[in-house]
Amino acid sequence: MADGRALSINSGENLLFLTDEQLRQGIEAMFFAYRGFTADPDRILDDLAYGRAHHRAIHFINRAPGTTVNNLLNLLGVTKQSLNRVLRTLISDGLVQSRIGKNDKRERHLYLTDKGRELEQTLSDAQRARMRAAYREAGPEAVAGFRTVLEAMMDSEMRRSFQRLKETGA
Amino acid sequence: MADGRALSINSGENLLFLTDEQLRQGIEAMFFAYRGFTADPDRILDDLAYGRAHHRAIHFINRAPGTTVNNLLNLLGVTKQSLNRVLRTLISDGLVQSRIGKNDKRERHLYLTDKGRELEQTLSDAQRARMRAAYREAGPEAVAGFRTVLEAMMDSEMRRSFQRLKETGA
DNA sequence: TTGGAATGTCAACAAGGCTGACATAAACTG
DNA sequence: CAGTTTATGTCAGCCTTGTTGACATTCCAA
Repeated sequence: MADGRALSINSGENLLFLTDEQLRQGIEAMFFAYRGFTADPDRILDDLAYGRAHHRAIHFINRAPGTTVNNLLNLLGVTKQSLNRVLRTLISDGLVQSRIGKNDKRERHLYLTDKGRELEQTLSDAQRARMRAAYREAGPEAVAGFRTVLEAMMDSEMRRSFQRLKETGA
Repeated sequence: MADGRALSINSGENLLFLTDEQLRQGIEAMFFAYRGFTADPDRILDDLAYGRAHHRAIHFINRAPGTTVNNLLNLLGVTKQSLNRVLRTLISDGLVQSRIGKNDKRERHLYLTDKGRELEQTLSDAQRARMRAAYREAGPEAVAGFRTVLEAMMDSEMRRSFQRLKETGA
């Protein structure tokens, strides 16, 4: 309860004291960094009358072409109604193609069209540019630590999704 | 453009190759981790009919008691109208107190009430618990890297805000 | 003292979450 | 084969939290 509470951690040779203040700084860093993280794509999307939800859908369809709607909404952590609204506009705008499943005809498999891939490229170029600059500024050891802490912060279910995607892409 | 594009960075003794794939993994890690980061407070807020916006306001008012509305909306990066709606409910629910400025009567200075501090404590306890677990799992060197990369990812304006808050709290 | 700048409030709208209800088609099961 | 479950889509309606526009108050400087 008290603000000065500390927790000691044995970390090999070091002893790390995690005060509430240090944790709070981490929390605030996450908040401000996430704003920066989304800022560049957000600007691009604004001009196209799309939002972050469209970006997320496009990102993961590009990442896992042929994924089903169900798969995608688990990944994104939203309801099918929410996702459907976004997909409908992307399909009718010709950025995403929905193909009925070959084995299971209930399923819809999602693919980016050329136009969709083009937008994906534009968005991820912008986002990667910031990421690259940050990685560069921080250096490789910091980057390794960054990734380790982020993974530790995920819910176990998301961590599994993340791992699966890593294997796919590598 | 090609997926195999790499950028070499001279990092002391090492040579780090930042492929698009590595950057994309960082992007996805940010996405999944942020979900985890907000999940615990979100659950608490749901029961109280508050949202993330209320949490953010409460957090920063606690962090900088007596801050003005203008100050706060710069920190949060939203419009004054958006913030005002949140503040109105917090004030009428007796979590936040708004005092008219002594020197400049246009300004409102914001403070948490006892009740407000109580909720802040509950929310930040939950968020810190996850942070603490993640830090613990990752180890102190990873934590340092984590913080470094996050700072490098912020817009310069946010980085200044972040620095200012760090000095205040320490 | 008057006009502009700063600050905050109210109203209305849009995006994108959510739930509930329901339709369809396909797959599975007894 | 009949009945149930699963995957998907759609409609309606709600909430939160962004946005702009209009406006009141206060301060300050010409």
